[in-house]
Amino acid sequence: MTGRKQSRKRGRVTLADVALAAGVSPATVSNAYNRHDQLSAELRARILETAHDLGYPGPDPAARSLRRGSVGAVAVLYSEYLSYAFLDPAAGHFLQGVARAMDEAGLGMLLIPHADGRSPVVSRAVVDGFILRSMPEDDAQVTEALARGLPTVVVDGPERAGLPFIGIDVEAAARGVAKHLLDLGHRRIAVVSFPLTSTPRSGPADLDLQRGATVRATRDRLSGYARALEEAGLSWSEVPVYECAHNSPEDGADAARVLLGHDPRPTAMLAASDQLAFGVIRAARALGLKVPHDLSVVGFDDVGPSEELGLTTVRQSHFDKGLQAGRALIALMRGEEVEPRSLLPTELVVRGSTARPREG
Amino acid sequence: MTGRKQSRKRGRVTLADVALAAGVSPATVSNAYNRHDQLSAELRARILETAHDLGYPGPDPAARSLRRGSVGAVAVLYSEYLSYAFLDPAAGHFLQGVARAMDEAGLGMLLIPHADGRSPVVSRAVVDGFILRSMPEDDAQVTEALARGLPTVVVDGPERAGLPFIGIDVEAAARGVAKHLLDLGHRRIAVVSFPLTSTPRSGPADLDLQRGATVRATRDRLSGYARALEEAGLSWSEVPVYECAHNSPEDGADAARVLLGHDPRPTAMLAASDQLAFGVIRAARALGLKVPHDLSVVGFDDVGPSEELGLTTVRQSHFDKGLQAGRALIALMRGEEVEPRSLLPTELVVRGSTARPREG
DNA sequence: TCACGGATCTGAATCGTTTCAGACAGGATA
DNA sequence: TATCCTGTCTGAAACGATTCAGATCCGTGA
Repeated sequence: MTGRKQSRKRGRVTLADVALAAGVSPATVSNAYNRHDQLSAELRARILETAHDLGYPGPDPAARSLRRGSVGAVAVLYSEYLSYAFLDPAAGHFLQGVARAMDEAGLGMLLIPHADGRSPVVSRAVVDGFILRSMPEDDAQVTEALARGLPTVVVDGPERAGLPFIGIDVEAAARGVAKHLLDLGHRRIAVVSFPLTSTPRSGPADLDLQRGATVRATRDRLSGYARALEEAGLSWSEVPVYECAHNSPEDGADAARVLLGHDPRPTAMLAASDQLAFGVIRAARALGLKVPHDLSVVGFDDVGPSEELGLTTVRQSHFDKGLQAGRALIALMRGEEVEPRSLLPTELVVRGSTARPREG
Repeated sequence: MTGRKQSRKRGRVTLADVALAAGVSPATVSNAYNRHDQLSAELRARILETAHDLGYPGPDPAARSLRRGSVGAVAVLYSEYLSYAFLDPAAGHFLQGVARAMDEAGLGMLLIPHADGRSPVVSRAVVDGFILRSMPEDDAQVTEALARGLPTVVVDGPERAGLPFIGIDVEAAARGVAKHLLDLGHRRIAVVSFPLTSTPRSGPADLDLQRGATVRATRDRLSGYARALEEAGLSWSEVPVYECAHNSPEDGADAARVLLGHDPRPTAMLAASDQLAFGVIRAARALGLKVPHDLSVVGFDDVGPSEELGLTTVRQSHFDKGLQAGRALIALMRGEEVEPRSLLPTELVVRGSTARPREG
């Protein structure tokens, strides 16, 4: 193959050129590419050969999409500041799941990282549908995506009437893991939270800030924790909550250092994710504290090295979420019926990072 | 004028409908969206309002792309079987880098996982350019991508005349890390390798298999190791090389279990990636061996928990690779000059997972 | 007064496919 | 023989936008 690189933008070889050279109609060339049964095998072979000789790159995808009305790709909108994109194993599993679904259907996936404010990418994305994952409730990009009027599936929020929703019962799961600590006898508990707003910020978060949390999954974690603690007779307003700018072990460690400086020191820590929990454990150890002897730690997600590290956490399958979201979107695009709301199971996984408090 | 209009065929509101409703020409509506300076602010406001009232979702991206000749997105082709997609932190950092570059330019990125054989996704992807990352030398998808004749940048291979290449000097780096082990006095060294072909397979790999490695980066690692060992007077053909089906800690552990069963037992292990090295360490510990006392282990990449685990490895910045690749592609798409070949630095990072062999 | 230039807006030609309703043979069917 | 298929191939109309060369209007400077 003598594939000479031709950067002639204008002088592109089109389907019509191939038709002319092969002495057939454009319709036939199109059929040669798309509907093999519409012409004889010999003619098809001849056309394909002519096309190859001319250096025809095949039907132009944009023109094809315009005429057919479909593109063969879906967009995934994810909030960078929550998932810390590709570096968060939870996001990785999720995308892996979506990718599998797209693979099954021969579709591509366009990734669109969250940007604060409008972005030309969302309104100009050449796609057939959207998957929204853990986006803020009131977000310019979400609004733009919805304005496109394309089939859309929501994962973990924001829930919207008419859009299929896939997620877990975050509040119940959060309540469960908090209850686990309470049952062990912990009473001085601190919380390491996801970012609460779109503006990255680290620091203590009062009730107002907590209530203003823009991402659904974040709010529900906090309210689940709160419910468990209040049910145990504790006052949530006195529980220290620390907001992390990013969902990373580093930020979790920073939070832990601050929270462990409180007097009296917390005996247990609720981290909104395993990523944050890893940081908490790291910081605790650096301070000479034994986990779980001096400090119990729980996470959320059950991803990455949480098994190796013996982290007590809430298991959920991000892969399944992605897979189901992908399949639901594909069904939606095909005009099929889709379950309007499906909740995946979660499970409390008790490992070695939690124990009765020392004094208990 | 054409009084007969069946524009509701797909139930879609088009730019023409808005023009009609607003009493202006389609050209003006288009200008309202794209060239704000071509009409008065009042008219623009009125048009946008009309559009909103009609539920017009904005210019159709496919039509826009067709007419403009550009799309506003690039495709990233990555080999699933090498990077294990999103779960490999190296791939994550890389994509993060690409995403940053795309963000700078307001472009989207379409991810296309490697599939063996042709895939409709590559030839139908509505994009302006391609980034190829660590793809097999002779691959159907690569061929298809190149056939598109779009601006293309290659990362880590396959190198092709005319395509900008971004990578590292893999062979030199591999030789360096192997030499580190030799300098410490190791003579019984085993190798844990990436998959060698597109067909997932785990098991010992003889010289023929090694030479047939389809991915450039894999071949170069092996040849770098080989060169160092032979320079030290060892015979490469006697060095056990174990191929892993996937680049994961699990596979690395499997490989290590087999290799550690050899008699005499290797005193050091060269892993093609940190991911594999993590598995090696895990397996060694499970067998009651102390790292580095009983077994020295080195990795490649310096990602994930390699610092925590004290892994001696080769540092390279996957993020920078992605960023540079993204920027190079954007420059290419703009018709600017691009460095035809740029090698990023690597650095041997010596940590606690390597030491002199016991007997030494 | 008059040509001139700038600000606005429009008409009509594309962009490169796909699709649908035929057209045309030639063989099978009745 | 007349009719009906069936398999191949074609003509021409969309698909929904952008663009570019004008056309119009109007204030200005000479």
